[in-house]
Amino acid sequence: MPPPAGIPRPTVQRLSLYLRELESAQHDGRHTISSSAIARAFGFTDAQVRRDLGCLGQTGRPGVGYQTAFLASRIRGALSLDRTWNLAIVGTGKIGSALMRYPRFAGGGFKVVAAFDADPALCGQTIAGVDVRPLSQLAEGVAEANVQLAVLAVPAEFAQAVADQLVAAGIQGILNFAPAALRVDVPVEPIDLSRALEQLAFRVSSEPS
Amino acid sequence: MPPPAGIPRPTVQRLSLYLRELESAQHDGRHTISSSAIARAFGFTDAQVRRDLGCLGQTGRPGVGYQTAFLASRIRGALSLDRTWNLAIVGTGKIGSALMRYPRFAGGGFKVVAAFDADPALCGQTIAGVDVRPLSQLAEGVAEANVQLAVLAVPAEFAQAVADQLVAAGIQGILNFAPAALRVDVPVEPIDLSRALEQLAFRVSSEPS
DNA sequence: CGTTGTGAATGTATTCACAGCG
DNA sequence: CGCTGTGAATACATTCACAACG
Repeated sequence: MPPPAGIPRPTVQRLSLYLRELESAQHDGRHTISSSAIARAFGFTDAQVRRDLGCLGQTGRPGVGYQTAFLASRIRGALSLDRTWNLAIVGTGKIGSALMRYPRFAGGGFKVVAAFDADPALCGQTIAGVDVRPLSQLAEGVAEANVQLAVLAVPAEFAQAVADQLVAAGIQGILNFAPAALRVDVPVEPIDLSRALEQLAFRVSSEPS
Repeated sequence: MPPPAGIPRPTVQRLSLYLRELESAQHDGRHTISSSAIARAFGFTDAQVRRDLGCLGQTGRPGVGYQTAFLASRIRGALSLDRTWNLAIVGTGKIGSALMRYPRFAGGGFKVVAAFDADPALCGQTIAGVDVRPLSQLAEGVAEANVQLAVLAVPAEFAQAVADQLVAAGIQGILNFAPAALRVDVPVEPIDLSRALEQLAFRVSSEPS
């Protein structure tokens, strides 16, 4: 079931957060939650939360709130998290290998099933139960393990070339840790540490406090 | 000189990117660059770039473009990157220690000057030339090393408590790797891997291709 | 009551389109 | 000419405010 594509970007980002809060609420045994309770957890307004949840269709009950379990599964459906996504880590240097051990990847519907590196010295080892293979075996490895998403953690100067190989190998989306803009025709989600630090520096300098 | 606070958020984010492109252009010996050249590098429109740069005041010359060196220094000024920011890494597990070795932090105006961890087993070691100290010494360490920004890389359940300690110790901003919403009264910039992956999954499932 | 869902109003960001400059 | 800077137009996102509902 393809999710309704009409959900605006900012809303999708917040739905991720709501889902986390819902799982926490569910874990605490709360069977129901109101838009204002969700909003309070993140500093949003209740109207914002309701507008966002409105994208999923009728899900709440006036006077009561939202069923935590039902709403969570509704969000998972909309975000396509009601399935397993196979990941490949490409570049197993400091950041790549740290990510392979990141528990949250194992926990949810995201599973690291393959890893590659161009450096022969790093290949052959096993990190978190996954063998690191040479980059030259990318295409076969991706096909064998049925990889859908790649986490790209290589130096910026190689990022575009490796990204091209990934797309050629049939990867459907890239989580890009390299500080470089990729030109490919699959979705790319950047994680840009320098940019985040710079944004922080700006806000610290300009915000009143 | 406090930077003009009237710059919209999305623009600040893009200014970081433009700066990177300008440095690359400067490195290639290009003394001048046009809005459309910058735009092309990231898939933006030229009008967008000009509008963004307009926030910095008159900086370009019609018929010619922008002086790379001058514009770069103008952006650095606006983003408060024309100074050094001292960082503390808090939580030196897999991600924290990988960040300490991340070259880009050393390169620019961001300098890791202190590191802390709650786990005694991790304390005492030296990573990338910085001693890891126990969390109990946070306040002294922050004061001694004149730390302004903290990189928070501790498990989600401890994030809020440690963030409170950081603010009490005089930290001015937090780069938060923990998947938790912090309630503090300094700027917080989140880096949320799960959220980015979820966003990617959504886009892969919903975007036409 | 308390809480949802949503039109209408407001606010913010992007794009268009072009006058004006080198 | 090519390119900037910017008002005007458009698109998008958030907030307001309230009728409808259990």
